[in-house]
Amino acid sequence: MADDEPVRRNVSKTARERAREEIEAEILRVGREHLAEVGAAALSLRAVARDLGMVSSAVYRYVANRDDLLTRLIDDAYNALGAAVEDDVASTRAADPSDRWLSAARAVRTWALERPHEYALIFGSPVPGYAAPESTTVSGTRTSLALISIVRDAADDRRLRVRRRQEPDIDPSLRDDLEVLRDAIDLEVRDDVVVDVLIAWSQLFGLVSFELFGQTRNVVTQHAELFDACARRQGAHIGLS
Amino acid sequence: MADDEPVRRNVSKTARERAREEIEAEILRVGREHLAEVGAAALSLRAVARDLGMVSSAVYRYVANRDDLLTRLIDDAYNALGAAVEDDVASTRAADPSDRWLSAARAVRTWALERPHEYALIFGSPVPGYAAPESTTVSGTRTSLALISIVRDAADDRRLRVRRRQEPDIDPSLRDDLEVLRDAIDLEVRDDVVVDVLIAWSQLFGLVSFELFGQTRNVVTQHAELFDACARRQGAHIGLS
DNA sequence: TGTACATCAGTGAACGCGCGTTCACTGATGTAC
DNA sequence: TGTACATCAGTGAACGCGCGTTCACTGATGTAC
Repeated sequence: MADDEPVRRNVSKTARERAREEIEAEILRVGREHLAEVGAAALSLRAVARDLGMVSSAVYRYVANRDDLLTRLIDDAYNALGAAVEDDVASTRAADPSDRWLSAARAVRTWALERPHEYALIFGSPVPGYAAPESTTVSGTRTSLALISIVRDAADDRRLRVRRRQEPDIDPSLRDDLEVLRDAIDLEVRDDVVVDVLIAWSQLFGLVSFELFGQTRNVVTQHAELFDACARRQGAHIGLS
Repeated sequence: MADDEPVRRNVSKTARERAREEIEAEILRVGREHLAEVGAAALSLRAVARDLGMVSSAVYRYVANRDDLLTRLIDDAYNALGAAVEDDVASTRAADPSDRWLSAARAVRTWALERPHEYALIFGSPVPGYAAPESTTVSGTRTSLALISIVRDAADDRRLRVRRRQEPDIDPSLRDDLEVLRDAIDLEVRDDVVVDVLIAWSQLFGLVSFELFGQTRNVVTQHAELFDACARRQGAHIGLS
């Protein structure tokens, strides 16, 4: 097959290819905008086309169908959040583990506050009638892996405090899950530390979701400060020093 | 006005009134079913009417409009979850505080697993174009108050362990929030305990949301066991013994 | 108990709307000789 | 460099669909005398 063509074309793209890439990006951009205004369930190809000054059928040259557009937006959102957290984690390599965790947690929250509908798209209730394809699983794990790398770095640097005694409340049937998880994330620590990381992870996103979805409305006004306090405790519970 | 009439009618209702109540309940029941199938955004009055064998305009005798139906379903969901947790909390009055917390947490999870779409309706991403009216705030707090009552009971029974030293990481600007919160829930404990309760609360729902919305897919298989382990730690972190 | 009027549940047609998707087409861009 | 053909972006009309909501109506139920 003509497998060598793309290589040449990356160097000197034709006008058509350039136009295509630009319009594809435009479609995603407007898709994101609409997402922010009407939500995922009401996202409409026709409306996106209208905003771009195209006729509705024209977007089908770029996007297979509505679900395809949703999938790309989801993938984009996962990647954007993942990149933001990865950047933050990389930028704090020299800092104390507990400060790194706080900083990364803040990066998650900041990103979510800036792009609430994209956050809702990936962490909110599933879009009815839409099944996320497998393709999103890779981009979906970037954020988690970045957070975990803080713990791994801390362990490597011997800055991970471990409680004296193994706590007895971990169900034996969980050990398999934890084993798989430990392998997947390449984190050689005791079971209860893995549980603590899982706890911190779910609490981090639980808190962001509460704030974003209005569950703490009428309860909390200083969200940033509460978030920081919680994030610090998460780090402490994991054992980061 | 004829303000005394309802009293008499509660004793002997007319056939019309009975029919009205039944059909109103039917509409809510079918509304819940549809919610479970298509989600809140796609909930349709016409579809509900169809399922009931009514003509679409007839449901307007019972429901002002689509948003009104959504509001009632939301209120129902909050109340159902609140009642489930209240019942659980009442039934464990004699048990150890830490066991009570675990039991109540399980009640939340069980309810959510049984009625995932109702859970999504109240704890998922907001329904686009729908603004929850103030009326739902009362029903929305029942669950939280029930959980908090466990902590209050523990405090009353002197079974709330308090860490020796006040942790220094609570931002002063948070104290106002915590003060208001403490008054609202009538829980006389130190600031850091209130923060711990907030943490446990958000983590509890964060974990349930993760499980329900598929965030832990491919990561966790033994959800019940992980949940229990997390809930136990929540109780421990609050200081319940 | 019987009649006259008022209330109200349910009907069916209609309004205007926006949606996803298909299809035959025109005209511009790219490629091979 | 110039021409002939192939590719592909965008057009515009059309399909069938379901939605929320209104409205004038019929007929059953309830109420006052």
